[in-house]
Amino acid sequence: MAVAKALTAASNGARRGTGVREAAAQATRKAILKAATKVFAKYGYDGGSVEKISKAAKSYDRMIYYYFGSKEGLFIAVLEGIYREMDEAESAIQLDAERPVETLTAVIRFVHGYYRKNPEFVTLLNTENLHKGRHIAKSLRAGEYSSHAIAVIREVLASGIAKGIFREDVAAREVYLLIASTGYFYMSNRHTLTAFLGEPLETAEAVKRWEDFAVETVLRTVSATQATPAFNS
Amino acid sequence: MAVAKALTAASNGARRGTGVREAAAQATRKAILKAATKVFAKYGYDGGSVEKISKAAKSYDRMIYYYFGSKEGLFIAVLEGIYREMDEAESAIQLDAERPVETLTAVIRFVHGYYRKNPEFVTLLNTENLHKGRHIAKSLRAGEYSSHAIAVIREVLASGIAKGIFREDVAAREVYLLIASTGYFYMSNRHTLTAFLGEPLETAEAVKRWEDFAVETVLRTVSATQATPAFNS
Amino acid sequence: MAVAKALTAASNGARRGTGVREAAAQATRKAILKAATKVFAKYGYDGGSVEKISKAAKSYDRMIYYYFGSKEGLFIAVLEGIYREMDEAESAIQLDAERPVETLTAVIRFVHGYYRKNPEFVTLLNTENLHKGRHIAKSLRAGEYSSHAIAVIREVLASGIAKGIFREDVAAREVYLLIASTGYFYMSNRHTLTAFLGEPLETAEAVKRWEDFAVETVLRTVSATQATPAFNS
Amino acid sequence: MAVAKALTAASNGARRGTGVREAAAQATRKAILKAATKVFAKYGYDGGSVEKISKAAKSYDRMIYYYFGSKEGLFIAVLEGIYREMDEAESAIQLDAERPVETLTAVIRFVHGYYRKNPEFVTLLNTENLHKGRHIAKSLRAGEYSSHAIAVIREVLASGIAKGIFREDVAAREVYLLIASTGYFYMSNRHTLTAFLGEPLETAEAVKRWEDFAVETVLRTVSATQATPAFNS
DNA sequence: CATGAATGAGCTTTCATTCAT
DNA sequence: CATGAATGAAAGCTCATTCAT
Repeated sequence: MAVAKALTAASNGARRGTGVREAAAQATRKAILKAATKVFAKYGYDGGSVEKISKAAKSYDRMIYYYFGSKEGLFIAVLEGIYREMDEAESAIQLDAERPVETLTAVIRFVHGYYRKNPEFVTLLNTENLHKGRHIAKSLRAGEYSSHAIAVIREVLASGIAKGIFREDVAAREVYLLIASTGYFYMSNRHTLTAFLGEPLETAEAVKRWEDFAVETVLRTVSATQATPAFNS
Repeated sequence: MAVAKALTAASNGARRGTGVREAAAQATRKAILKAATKVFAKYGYDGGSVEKISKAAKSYDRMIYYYFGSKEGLFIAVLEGIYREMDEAESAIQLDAERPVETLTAVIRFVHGYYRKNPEFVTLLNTENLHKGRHIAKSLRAGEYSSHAIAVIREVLASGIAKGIFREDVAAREVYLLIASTGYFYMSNRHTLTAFLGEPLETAEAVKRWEDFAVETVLRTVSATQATPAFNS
Repeated sequence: MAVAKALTAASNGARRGTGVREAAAQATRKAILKAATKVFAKYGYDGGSVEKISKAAKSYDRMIYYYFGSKEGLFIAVLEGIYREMDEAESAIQLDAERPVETLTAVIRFVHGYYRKNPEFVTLLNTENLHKGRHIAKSLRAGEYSSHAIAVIREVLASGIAKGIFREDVAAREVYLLIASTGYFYMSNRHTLTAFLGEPLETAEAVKRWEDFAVETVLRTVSATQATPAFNS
Repeated sequence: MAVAKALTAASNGARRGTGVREAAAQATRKAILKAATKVFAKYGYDGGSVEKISKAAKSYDRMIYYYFGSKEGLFIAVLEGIYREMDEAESAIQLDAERPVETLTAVIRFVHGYYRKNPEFVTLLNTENLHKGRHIAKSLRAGEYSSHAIAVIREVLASGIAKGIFREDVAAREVYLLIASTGYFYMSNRHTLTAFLGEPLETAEAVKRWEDFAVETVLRTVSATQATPAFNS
């Protein structure tokens, strides 16, 4: 209930928006959203208190309820925000069907780079998964996002198959998940991995080595020029 | 309840008096640790309240401080526990140097299976990473764990190279990370992925497809019989 | 700022709401401060619980943190309050340089009377000394208080010396400490002294006897007409 | 009830006392009493927790209840202990009736010195006065202590009067209180006084100046060779 | 629209004390 | 006698949320 109201209020605000007062109001809303993104990313949902957020936004607790209805509503708005931003960023990926290997490589590097440059995205998704995705399920906009990256992969695979350099029996979904896995896990788990492996993962060198390895892995997997060694299931 | 059970067990085995009390005490400690593992996995560190834990353990808040000093101390003990369990589980992996492909496949299936059967492990590591690994850094036992899996991979790679079926230029570390990435990410992010992809990931079929894909990917990556397609960095 | 707002509201005829709310807020703050003074004086710092205070103030625990940040902050505010009150009370002491004996006597009777009428002052200072003065050290206002009493003593001594009735070699600081000692100790330790001496100290007669003795002692000490008996150090 | 039991247990322990086990038990009791004296002096009654004491005594909470019945019983034992120690120390004061000035001076220096060397005594009495002397009132031994100092003062005054050097109209009780006031207050309130006066009280020089001033003051007050200046009550 | 006071439940932690061997 | 596990109340403090202008 509170969530629905908040969403309505938010979209109303976004639609009207011309007056000076309106602009100030939108600035407040944005400041809260930005602060909330940071705070939730740093402390998680439970650890990120309403007070921390309102203070970081240089606003007041009350404003969070005014604009987002509840803490939950604010968190949903944050999730929507990071998904929308990723969506926008992905739409910058250029598809060159004539050069499938290069384009696929570019997709891999983009995804890895995106996670690396947006650690908040990673942390927030982890937090949302801790809560079994129940916030994003409540979002009215959740369905709006369709990964541009998967679409590009699909086309690149088709193009590569047509050229005889890619296998026919690999789904874009699997390739996307492989790319996301390698990029996401490395970022998400870097702290425990550092402790566990006993060596740093965040040096420029280590990062490059891993990204190159991921590119290699994906390309080998989609390549047509080799049969997979037999294995028993 | 737990105490009564422990008492029964103790009087059946050892007859001495001290053993009984000791056993009861250990039972309490264990019950708290077990409850904490569940609660922290379900609600995260901040969301997992001391009261929830003590109630789940059918004990008292005070006992948590008696045995673990603080909430943080308890969380550290939980992390140590899940690491130790994984360590023990991994030591069951059988190495057959004569059949590197099969052994590597077994490792992949083991790791994927472990994450699948121990979702708490995944959630707890995510929680710890949210906190930048500061709890495991405080653990005195953190250094004790050495992945049996990595050791097996290292030997398998060497054996495969000797046989001429594996590449020489792949490190065990990278292969381990690739296996862990694919297994971990799929579990960790299943809720947001389900919402995002619009299709379930937890059906037996979907799980099998992904695991097979991971096996294929790893084997292709370490295989000697194919050159990686050229790519530009 | 708050004061200015309140004044504006008042001059507008107190019809508007802000002044009322502001006043109510100040009333809450004052009620807490007053209750805290009583409770801390009665139970000490550790014994004076936040709940006791908030209940006595007919407010809520939360409000203490809202207005004073912490229990310690509240205690500091209490100390500042009692010091300020003493400061104000002392400024009522009239200096008559022409009659140094009478003025000094008045100072002594004032100080003794102040301790007697404000047992909370005594208890709170004892509590603060138990904590090695670490709260008052944190106060930003601690330096603001300058004893009017010492200033009066200083002038009275000078005047008495000029008249040839007081000694030249006695410092105002020592005289002040002597006055404070006799007044403070009698109040502060009355309970253990009663048990120890086996006779009551709080009867009007006993109080008068002690105060007269103190006056006599101080006057004899500053008097010029007698040499101190020789003593060996 | 608990208090009475504890006292009984304690005196029983003290009476029997020969066996090895007995000696060990007495050592435990003493260690607890000593630790409690320190802890209560440092943190007050409420701030001094049973756990802090048992840890400082390298014993267990349970032992405190065994030997002293309750926290209150232990505090009473502590008070009895410091009174007894003071009693013992005072009995070392030598009375020389032939030299009343010197003896009185010695008493003053002793009392001031005792407070200075036993700050715990001062703090504990303050704590007990905060509680309105209700613990010492419960003590069965409270009546046993009779100040040797007052007795000495009484005799010294008589002797001085006989010699014509001391006034006839001064009671030993008042002189004792004057001595105690000056010594006690200076120690008890040194922390707030330091903050208030803006100068240190604990340097050797400051201490000596104050003690000399106290000696002078007492001697002038008891001296026969001067009439007190007239004052109005 | 913005502001800040108010509210009561809940948090982690510590308390004095007792039970059981 | 000593040990240490158990207990429940209460401590200081923070929480998300609402009220009142």
